[in-house]
Amino acid sequence: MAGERMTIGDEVAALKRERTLAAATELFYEKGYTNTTLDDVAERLGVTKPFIYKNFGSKHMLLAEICASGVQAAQAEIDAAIALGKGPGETLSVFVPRYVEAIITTRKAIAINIREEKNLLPADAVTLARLRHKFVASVEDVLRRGRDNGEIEVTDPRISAFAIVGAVSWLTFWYNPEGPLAATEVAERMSAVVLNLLETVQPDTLQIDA
Amino acid sequence: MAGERMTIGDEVAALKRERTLAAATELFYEKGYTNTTLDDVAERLGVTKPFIYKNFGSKHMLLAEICASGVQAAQAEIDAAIALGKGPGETLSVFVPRYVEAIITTRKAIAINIREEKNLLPADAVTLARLRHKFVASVEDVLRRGRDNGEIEVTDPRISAFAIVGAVSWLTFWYNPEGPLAATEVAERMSAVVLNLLETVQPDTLQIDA
DNA sequence: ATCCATTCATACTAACTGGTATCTTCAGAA
DNA sequence: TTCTGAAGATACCAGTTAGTATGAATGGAT
Repeated sequence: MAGERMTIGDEVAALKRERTLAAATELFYEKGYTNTTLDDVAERLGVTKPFIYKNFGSKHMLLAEICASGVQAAQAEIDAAIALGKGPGETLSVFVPRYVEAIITTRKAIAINIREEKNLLPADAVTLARLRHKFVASVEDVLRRGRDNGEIEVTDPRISAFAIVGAVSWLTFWYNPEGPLAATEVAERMSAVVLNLLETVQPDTLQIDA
Repeated sequence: MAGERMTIGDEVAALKRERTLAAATELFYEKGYTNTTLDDVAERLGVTKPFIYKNFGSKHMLLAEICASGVQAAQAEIDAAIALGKGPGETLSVFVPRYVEAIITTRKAIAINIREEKNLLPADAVTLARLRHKFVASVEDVLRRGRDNGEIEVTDPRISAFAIVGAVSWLTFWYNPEGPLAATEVAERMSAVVLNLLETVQPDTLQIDA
């Protein structure tokens, strides 16, 4: 299976799933999970309910997939920054701005992730908790290594990791793309604030990619 | 009406409301708003549904009251700190630790506040948005005054205000009173991190009350 | 002791919605 | 043109629950 060429049928199925996820993300974000009916999602897609059940087993699966996608985007950024193989200070300088931009991009999925946790099936809630834990642990680990080699001044790496994740995640509740600040500006300023929180020894290494 | 002595009847009514709110807060926090039935709340109180409807008009009113209480606790802390009449730097040094402790104390109401926003009636959602906006504006205002008189180094007071509120609010999702860190320890460390974020000119004025 | 009013339990309804059984339609093959 | 099979629309069901009408019971006042 893996590695085989994708057939047209597979591509069609993937497209349907993608569109369904996008519509559900919009609606769950706007109205909340329980206030959104599957008829609402179907209507926005211009189809009817059985269309959704063909591609997703249930409303719960839709939610689980959206919730997981939010954390995975953040995890991808910390993994990519670590994979550069630089020191902890530079790793963070690369990670934070990218993380902020990733949160802004996927803010609706992130908001759903935060808000709708209690509407997940128990098994999906466990999966999500593991993903979140892994992400925070990744950040904490970089902070700890930075403290140990003297690049970062931090008392409690875990507390600081939570502070960073909280400050950035909070963007999902106030950032408005229609507002006066463009995403890149917000990313730049928020990154400066967050990195400042860490008192990195080389504060001039802040990197913002345009 | 206002200022009159409270009758026994009033006190009884207040007690019933308080207990009902406490039970609802527990359940909404554990299971989520929509997954909690009023029969659940009544059962935990050892009564039945009509008891609740006597004191609260509806399930929505219960939610609205819980959501508002979370923000009001935080607003009370910034108001109290400002009322001391000290400079912005010291105001923040007083505010932040108290704010952290307030969030820990009222964390369940805060979590509900964040998660269940979309389940509020439109009018209640507007009220909540105003309360939130006022709170952030209060923090932002102190930061701006601190920047203007040179006590605080901050580029964008609004962004920094959101960063502070986000970092602290996030406690509601990870702080565990059964965990290794006592509330006062967490408050102390989180306060240090947050105040460090501001590069106050007098970083040695951090005040933690035991 | 009796009466009365308020409080709350019992029992019910009406509305909603996730999920599904059935039928229709349409694209492509022969 | 006809056949076939799958995708999706129609129509429906079953379970849930916010909210309420009615009646019982309790506790205070006289």
